[in-house]
Amino acid sequence: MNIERGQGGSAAHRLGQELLKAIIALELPPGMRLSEQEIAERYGVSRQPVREALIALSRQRFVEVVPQRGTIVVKISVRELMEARFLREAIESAVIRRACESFSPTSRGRIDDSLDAQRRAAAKGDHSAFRRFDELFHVTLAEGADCPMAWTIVGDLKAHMDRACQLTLQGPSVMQALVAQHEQIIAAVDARDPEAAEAAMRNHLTEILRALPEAEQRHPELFA
Amino acid sequence: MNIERGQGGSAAHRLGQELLKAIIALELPPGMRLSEQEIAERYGVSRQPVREALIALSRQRFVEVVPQRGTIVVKISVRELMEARFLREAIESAVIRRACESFSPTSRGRIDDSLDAQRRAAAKGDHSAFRRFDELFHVTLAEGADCPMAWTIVGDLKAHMDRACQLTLQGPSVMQALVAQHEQIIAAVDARDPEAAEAAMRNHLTEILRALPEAEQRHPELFA
DNA sequence: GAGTTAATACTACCATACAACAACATACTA
DNA sequence: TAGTATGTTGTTGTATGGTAGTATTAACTC
Repeated sequence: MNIERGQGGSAAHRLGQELLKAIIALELPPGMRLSEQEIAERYGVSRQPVREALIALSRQRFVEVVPQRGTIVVKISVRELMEARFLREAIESAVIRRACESFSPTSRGRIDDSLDAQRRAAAKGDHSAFRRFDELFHVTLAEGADCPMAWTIVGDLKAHMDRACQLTLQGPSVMQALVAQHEQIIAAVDARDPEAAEAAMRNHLTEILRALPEAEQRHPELFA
Repeated sequence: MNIERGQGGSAAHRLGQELLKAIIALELPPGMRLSEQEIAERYGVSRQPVREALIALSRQRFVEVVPQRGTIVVKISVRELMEARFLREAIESAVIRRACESFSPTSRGRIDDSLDAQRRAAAKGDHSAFRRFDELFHVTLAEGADCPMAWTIVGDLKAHMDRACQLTLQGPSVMQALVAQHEQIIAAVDARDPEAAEAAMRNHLTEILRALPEAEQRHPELFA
């Protein structure tokens, strides 16, 4: 399976995206041992771009490189996920308050687009698409609040949370509930009500990991 | 100037630390054009570890690597620094509130140690040492509040702010003022007063960049 | 002389080869 | 048999050569 050449940046970058997607989708399960050589052959490139992609992933704490030993996909840690939620709450609640003060009109339009797309994905039960438009919602919030850098941080935290959420097999009903929470958040922004907006955001982020302890009991081998 | 071999991890990692230090100290000024080849010769290693170090630095947005063109030290952006301050405020104010609920006793001891060291560095006017112990103060706060991940984020943001602060030539009096702010923060934590602690933290972070506009006027070529 | 084109020099990027090191299996010894 | 020494294998880390692409510069045309 050769990776496409001549599009979307360097091979190392594309490979990093591919691996990240696979890790979040749990196709590369937590604890799995990776080998630069093996990945290189699998994707039809040399070891060097693989190595660079793994370095980037290790900075995001999705893999751990042990010198002269090997590279493994990091296991899911409830402890770290709770901390990630805490930090997301701190950042995104601040961002949403800022959004209540001023929000870019063009971003506001994109929010509606993403909500529509979320509803369609939820109805179809398409997890991959839902995740994509969920991400679009949060990144657009950050941009509209004139805080694009927030997404560079929240994106990483969200990716870890999304990976864990893959274990909870969320059906359409759960996804529709998430969309409703998104609607609640943006409604509070429209009403310029920072208290309500922050409360809605904190509630949203709290709900997401609610099913995590159950998932840990079902798949203990994937947790640290 | 060969880089030391056989200590502190891989050559790429050590080189990354060296380059980061040089960038923050403005020895590699914003806008400077870097070359893998040149750095490799300068530090007596091959181009590969240099490349890997630059990739890590580009993820921290300290350098920007333009494909097939070159690599440059990113210029200072007031816009981004203000955003970094906003995000640090969001994170560290949440952390300090958490610290008021529970704080590790052993971390509390290390806080005092770092404060002592800060006072000594401030008295001597040693910027490099002060920065090191200032960093120790904030990382210990995060650890003590059971939020070590917060530092992995705040550390990056702080590094950017520290680079800009190199332009403001802070004398001993400024450093002593910063120490006083630190003391105020930890005093509020000791008193278990989250409101006061958050207020002290926000004040601290606001003060840091106060002299930035003046610095921009003095060194416009270093800014984006 | 202004604009255009070709040659040149530089860059990051990728592939390959080699070195350093750790873990494991195996043979050997007391 | 228990313990030790040693060779083998597999891993990441480093060095080097070659490629594709871009900017610059020089030569050339009008």
